[in-house]
Amino acid sequence: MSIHLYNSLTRRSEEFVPHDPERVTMYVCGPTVYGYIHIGNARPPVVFDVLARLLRRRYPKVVYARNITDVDDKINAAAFEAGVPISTISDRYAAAYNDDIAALGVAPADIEPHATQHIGEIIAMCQRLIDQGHAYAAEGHVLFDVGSYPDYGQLSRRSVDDMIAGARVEIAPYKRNPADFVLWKPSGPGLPGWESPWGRGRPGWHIECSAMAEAHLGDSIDIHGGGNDLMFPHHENEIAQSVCSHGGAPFARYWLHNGMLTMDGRKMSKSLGNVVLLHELLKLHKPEVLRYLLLKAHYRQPLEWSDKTLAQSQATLDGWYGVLRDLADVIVDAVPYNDAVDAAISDDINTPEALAIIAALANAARKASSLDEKREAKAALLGGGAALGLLQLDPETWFQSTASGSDIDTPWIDDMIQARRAARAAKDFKRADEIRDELAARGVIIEDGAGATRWKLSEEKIAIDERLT
RNA sequence: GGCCUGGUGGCAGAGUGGUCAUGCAGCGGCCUGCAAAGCCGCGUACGCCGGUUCGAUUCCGACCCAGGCCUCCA
Repeated sequence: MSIHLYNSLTRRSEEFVPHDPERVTMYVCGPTVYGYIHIGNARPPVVFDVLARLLRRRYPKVVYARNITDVDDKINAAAFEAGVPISTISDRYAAAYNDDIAALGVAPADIEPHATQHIGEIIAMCQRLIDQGHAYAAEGHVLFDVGSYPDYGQLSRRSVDDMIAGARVEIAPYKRNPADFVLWKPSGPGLPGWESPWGRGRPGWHIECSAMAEAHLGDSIDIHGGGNDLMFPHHENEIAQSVCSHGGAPFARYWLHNGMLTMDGRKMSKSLGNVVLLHELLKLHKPEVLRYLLLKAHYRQPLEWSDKTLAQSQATLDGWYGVLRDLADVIVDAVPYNDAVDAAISDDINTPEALAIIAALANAARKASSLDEKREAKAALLGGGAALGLLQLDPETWFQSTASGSDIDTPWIDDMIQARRAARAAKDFKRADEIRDELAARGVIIEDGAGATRWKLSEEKIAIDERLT
């Protein structure tokens, strides 16, 4: 089954054919670590995690790099404000980033390069660009000469003239062309810096990714992913730097860009201030709900965030885990990947289609009657879920744990259920209902099944428990 | 202003030239001591105007609207 991906470079869907099937390479732009990420920032790692899982199933070796930008003016500002070295800030938030996305079920990338660990490669790339006439040093800066690269603007489909007409490019006296962008900039005494042929300084943002991709993946890579807000200038500049420093070799063969998470139709972003921190959400909601939500829409489309979409995601997963709970006694040995789900993901990561298939599998599993049917249906459901990184929890854990994983007084709940059963047996329904109300007041919801009585935690309970800790 | 996406039922969100997305919510029924869960049934949505076509939500054109990028941004 072939994989098709929409390539932003050509603006069309293309069959994915790796340059070297023995070593598939993928690079995704990671965060600049100066604070906690918001839920929108989590979309690319989750989406490209689904792609990485697919690639690993299809190819013997996949090298997936997701970088950490740990030197940047925002980090400098945060460090200055706190009176600490930048590494204090960047280490803290890089760790927080990894914790946050790991909670969402994102597998670690093969390589998670940090910019500050590649200063040598960055300087070397700058020097190579200068030597080859694609960059120039001026007043402690090194600037890329966009005039030296006729294809500049190819990805974002804009011309250098357009950019200048936009008039928002930074005009600086040391620039030959207003559209030239900085590869290296000088650092004053109070700023982090590294010695270079152009004096003490620090790298520009764009060159970091080019240098790290080169260092770990080679001159040409198969897939480059990132948010569509990075298409220009970041990715455009990466292409210019990499192509020009590699003698014209193509940089990324497939460019994938995810759409933005929106609130009230507008992009969630720090500058607009409409952000919801993932770190905070994880205290109140099960991480899988957030992962499901991020996969609900096709990755290239905008995706609306709201309390309502969050509740809808929770409700859907409750339904699916409910099926699995009913099938808890059905033993499944091997969980094969589901072909239909795989096909959907292979079709430009069509996760909404994949989720629709899983919904159908869940319905089928609920209706299965014979043991063989149940076994098969459960395996299919688990297999389909695995491809998306969903439905892998024990169903009882799903229903009976809080967001924080704090302890629940299970013996007390069991006693109450026993007492209620006795009351019902004695037809003392008033007492039975009192017990149910008491449980409900503690956030425990009762379900009388055919055989036994089950319980689950209310949404309030899942979140409130954390607030009390 | 330039470049680029997109407008689908209450909400979220796929897809397709001619029976169905899907999920959530809602309504009716079954079941239940009552609930909850589950089951059965129920909605004739594709921005607007033209065009192509036997037939368009799907293709083409115009228009309106929204959003993204052009500055840090996933």
